[in-house]
Formats: sequence, structure tokens, C-alpha cells
Amino acid sequence: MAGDDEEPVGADALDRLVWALRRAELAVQALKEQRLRPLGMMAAHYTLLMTVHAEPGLTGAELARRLNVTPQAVASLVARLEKREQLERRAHPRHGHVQELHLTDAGRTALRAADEAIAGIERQISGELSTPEAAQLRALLDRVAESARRA
Amino acid sequence: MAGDDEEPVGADALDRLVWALRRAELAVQALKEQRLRPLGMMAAHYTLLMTVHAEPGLTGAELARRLNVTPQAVASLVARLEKREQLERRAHPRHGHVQELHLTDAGRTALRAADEAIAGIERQISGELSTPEAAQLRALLDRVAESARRA
DNA sequence: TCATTGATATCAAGCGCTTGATAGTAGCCA
DNA sequence: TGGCTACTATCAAGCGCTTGATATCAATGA
Repeated sequence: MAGDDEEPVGADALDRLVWALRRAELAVQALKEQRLRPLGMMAAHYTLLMTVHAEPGLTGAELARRLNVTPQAVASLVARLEKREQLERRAHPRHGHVQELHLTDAGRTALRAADEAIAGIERQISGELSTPEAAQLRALLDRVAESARRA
Repeated sequence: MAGDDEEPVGADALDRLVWALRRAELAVQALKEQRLRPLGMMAAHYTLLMTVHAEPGLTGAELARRLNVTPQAVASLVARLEKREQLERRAHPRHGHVQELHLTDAGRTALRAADEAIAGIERQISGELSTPEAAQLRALLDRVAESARRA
């Protein structure tokens, strides 16, 4: 055809699913940081605390895989949260070298406050969607995530 | 109630929309990096080139707002892409101090190759969804993004 | 005409994350 | 029992991004 190479890339590139996904996540992430800042917590800290809360006793390496970052990055975050007394490292019962991560009471308190802010964002966003729409969006996102991870 | 404070945060925190959104974006982003690496391009470069392609003549500051990063970060990326001859800075017709950004032919070629990889990811992901599902997901994501940005 | 305002670009310093490399420990198997 | 392998944790160096501050220039208003 004559028009095949008029455009170096498809004009619909910005209408793609992956682009819409990025835009949405970027906007939500910015909102998270904004709401979490007054609480003296960063989104990365919230994510880490929430992950450890969901799976207590997680090791640093395992946590790094969950968060898609390197073990060193996790160690840096853990060190800071440990200094704030929000997280503690305990020796693994079998592996003396390995350290399990657990939330402290202060960590749970901080997490609860942060989660209140995140829940507010969730309410606001899902409030503009009908209940079935929200459920379907969640289901579709899960399928997208699994599809990308399986690739 | 007795069980109100047994859990510091709602047990459904991981079932939230914002969490599913993050998981999906993280997985897709990792896939992008993986597919773009063999082409010697990073996801950030692709995003920048695509944005400039969509709006030629964009200034650095304007571009920074589009990408949700600081002007300095953009300047760093631009300098690198300029060194690769994929991007060029031209003086603004009215504002001598301001510089417009334009893609070079090499930039368009590189963008086309990169976009091929991204399009492959798009096909793979949307291939696991029905056509109406993909359309609805895109529409819902746009509403989420606008809702978060408006907050 | 000239000062002020607003926006751009750029420099400098600090911090967080990544890649690469090293040390320690449990599990497996000959 | 001894050695190999796999996994964990940590150190060191480099790079990219952020915050903060500075210089330049167009546009506005007195």
C-alpha cells in the first residue's frame, strides 16, 4: 500500500492497553505519594510493610522477588524501617544465616495509618465505577498481570 | 465488635484495585524492559521518543510534565538520545532560550523497531482478552487515570 | 521605557537503586 | 564424612533521579 510507511509507528500506539495501563498507574502512584507524604512514609515503605504483613517471616531475598527489586534495595529499605522500629529481623529457626522479617507494634500502627490513606484513594477511584465495573477491572488486571508474568 | 482491631489493616487490602493495578503495571513494565534490552533501548527512552513523536516540538519542561519526572531527568535522557543522533534540539522560533525537541530519521527508525517489540507485547496481552474485554479495560483504565489525576 | 513576573534551562549535591563480586550456611549426594 | 551446589546476605562502585538553587529570556504592567 502507499501509506504503509508514512508513519514510522502505528498512529494507534497511544491507544494501546499497555499505554493506558501505564498512564493509570502513574497517576495513582503520584496520588499515593502525595497522600502518604504527610504521614512521613513513602509508597515503597507502605508496599514493603504491607507485603510483610501479608506474609510474616518473609526473607529479604523472597521479599525482593515479590517487589520486583534487588535484594540490596530491600536491605536498604529494611535497614531504614528497622531504625524506625517498625520492622524487626529475627534469626531463621533452621537457617541461622537467614533472617525473617516481622512487623513491630509500631510498624502495624504506621501501616494502619498509611493504609487508611490508601483505602481513601481506593474508595475515591472505585466510587466512580459501578460495582460490577470495579470487579471486572480487577479481574482483567489480574489476567493481564499473569499473562505478562508468564511471558 | 471484638474483632475490629485484630487486624491492623483490612484483610482485603491486597484485593484492592490500586494493588491489582500496580501488580499488572509492574509485570508489563518488566516485560517491556526485557524485550527492549536486545535493541539497546530502555523503556524510558521508548516512552520519551514516543511522546515526542506524538507531539513534535515539545519543550523539555513540557515533556517532563507529560512523563511525571523532573526537567533534569528529561535533560539527562535527551542528552543521551541526542548523542545517539536519535533526537535533536532546535531553537524555539519565538523564545531563543527554549529548545524544541524533534526526532531524527535515526530516531524514527529506532522508535519503529522498539515499537514493534511493544506491539508484540500488546498483541500477546490483548490476545488473551476478548475484543470487548480489551476495549472495556482500556476505557476503565482511562477513567481511573482521570479520576486519580483530578484528585 | 523599565521593572516585575513567569517559565525555561542548567548546575550542584545527595540519595536510592542497580550491576558485580564476596562470604557464609543448609541440603544433596557420592 | 567430605565436597558440591544453591541460596542468602552484604560490600563496593556506578548511574540515574530528586531536591534546591541559579541564570537567561519573553511577556506583562506601571
